[in-house]
Amino acid sequence: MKYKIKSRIWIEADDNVLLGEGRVALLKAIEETGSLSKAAKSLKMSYKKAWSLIDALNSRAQKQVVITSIGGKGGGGAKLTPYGKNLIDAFDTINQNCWAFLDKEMKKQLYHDF
Amino acid sequence: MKYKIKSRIWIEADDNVLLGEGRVALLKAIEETGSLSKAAKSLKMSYKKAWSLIDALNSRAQKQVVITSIGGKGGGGAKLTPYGKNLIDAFDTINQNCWAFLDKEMKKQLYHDF
DNA sequence: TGTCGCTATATTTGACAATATATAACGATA
DNA sequence: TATCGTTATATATTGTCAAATATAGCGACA
Repeated sequence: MKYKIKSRIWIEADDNVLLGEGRVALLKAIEETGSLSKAAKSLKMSYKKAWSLIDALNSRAQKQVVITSIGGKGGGGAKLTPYGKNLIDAFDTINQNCWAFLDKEMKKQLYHDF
Repeated sequence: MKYKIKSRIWIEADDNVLLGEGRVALLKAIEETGSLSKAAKSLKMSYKKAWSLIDALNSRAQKQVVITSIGGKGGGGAKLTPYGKNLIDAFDTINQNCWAFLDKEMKKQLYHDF
């Protein structure tokens, strides 16, 4: 029997979720596609949900994370601010450190308890 | 603006959840009340859900975690095995270490990114 | 052997979240 | 000014999961 430890981290601002794994994945997809609707499609997420997530993120973060534009050539688009890119990196770093930490913690306990 | 980092950890066996925060809370309540139905009530959880959680836990863990008895004086009851108590302690330890670790990680990033 | 409070299990009901659908607005470009 | 693909927003529908409800079974004990 193989036991695995898993985790999920997120960051809250005023008891509201600011950033979690789902939003980070969405931000990455926006970075790749340059569009909110394409990013949503690539994650098999409804456009509405993607829009809501980004809207909440933009309004709660201390700086704008995603810049959207309506109309014009190509109909519009969405792209990350430099601050947004930093957010992704910071989150990923913490998340990976956390995984590594938990694996170590698990090994400490493994032979006694699980 | 105050940012907080939160986390949730759980342990899987064969891609099924074995133990998470909810089940640990339930185990603690069973330890206190000596009864599955009372434990469920104290957590405002339906009996059915509590029973399902414990059933899954017992069948997937390598040793029995909760011992139930039907009928007899008082109608029956439920109590933890020593192994079950170890499980709670191990989980709590890892969980608290994880919180402390994440707080430290967050402080590392805080002034740059969040 | 009847009572009691609990475990064990199935079935129905209901709430809420996720999804789908529809439509308006937008601005560069031709 | 007509077209285009996108953002932005409201509404309707669907699906899923939790909760409520119902009922059977159990064993010590009086």
